[in-house]
Amino acid sequence: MTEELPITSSEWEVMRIIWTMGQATSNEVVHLLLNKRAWKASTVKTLISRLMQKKMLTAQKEGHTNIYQCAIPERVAMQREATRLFQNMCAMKNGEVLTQLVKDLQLSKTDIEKLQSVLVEKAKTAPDEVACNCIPEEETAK
Amino acid sequence: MTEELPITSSEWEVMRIIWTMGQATSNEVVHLLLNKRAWKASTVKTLISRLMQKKMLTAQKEGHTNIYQCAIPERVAMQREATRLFQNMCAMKNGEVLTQLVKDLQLSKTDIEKLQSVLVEKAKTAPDEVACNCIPEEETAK
DNA sequence: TATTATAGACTACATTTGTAGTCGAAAATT
DNA sequence: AATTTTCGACTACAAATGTAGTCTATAATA
Repeated sequence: MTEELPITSSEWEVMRIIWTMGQATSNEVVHLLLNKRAWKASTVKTLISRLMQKKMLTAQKEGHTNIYQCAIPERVAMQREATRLFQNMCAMKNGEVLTQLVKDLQLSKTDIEKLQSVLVEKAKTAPDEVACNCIPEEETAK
Repeated sequence: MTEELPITSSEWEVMRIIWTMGQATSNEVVHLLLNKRAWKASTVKTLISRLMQKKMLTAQKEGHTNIYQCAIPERVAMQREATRLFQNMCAMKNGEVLTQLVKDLQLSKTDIEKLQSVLVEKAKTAPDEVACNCIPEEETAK
């Protein structure tokens, strides 16, 4: 089923550069990743091709050079992968993990305010406990 | 480099069952996943073997049947994967993603209170903005 | 214009992942 | 004890991923 593959670690590196630059040539990406990951040029080019196949990048020819652009916004991709991960995990424990992330990650004052206001809203209807959803229901018992 | 492989989607399914049950036989896991994912018995067995190789599961023989147990706590694994994901992504935007997750995921009253108290602490030293870390430094300019 | 440097396309190959079949030994049944 | 069931181990195989080499047609330069 080739439908909505996750973004891999290596691919994030490439995407992040192009998201930040708005657009970039393979050469620019290659050079920027030289230091950080010591990848050979061909490695980066392969990653770019695969991202094209995955429809994460689009290209427009400028002479004989491609100018690459991201096909979806960074925030959307990030949200998609984060949601995917949390869906893999226990609903009951997600809150604790989230809390630890909030503790560990760098957050700006604005981020914190946003979080606080979301939490105030959320508190109004929050349940006492979130059920664990790790054991699938045995429907049609025997 | 066989060192700290991520847990895959399919593997989460197996692990979650065993974490929740404390221990389980392959047969139990097989049956529980029959409904949820319609996997063949051999598929589940393969997943279990791979998790053994990855040192995520340990087994003790009970007669000729294995009793599997998780080698690391669920919370640790969850935290590890969540941290891994956020490290792949833009530090500047992580806060927004986290905020959206807090909005979307089910959270208990306790989770929310914990989050709130973490945020109060965090607010004391929060920066106005978190720098984007997507473009690697070009050290040794030219 | 001849020469060289490039960029993109294509090929390569080991490992991981998704998904599953087979087989031999031990266990449960008859 | 003979037969059947059940496990775990091993094999299978396509797709995805990490990492990189080669070839060819332009583009830049001498």
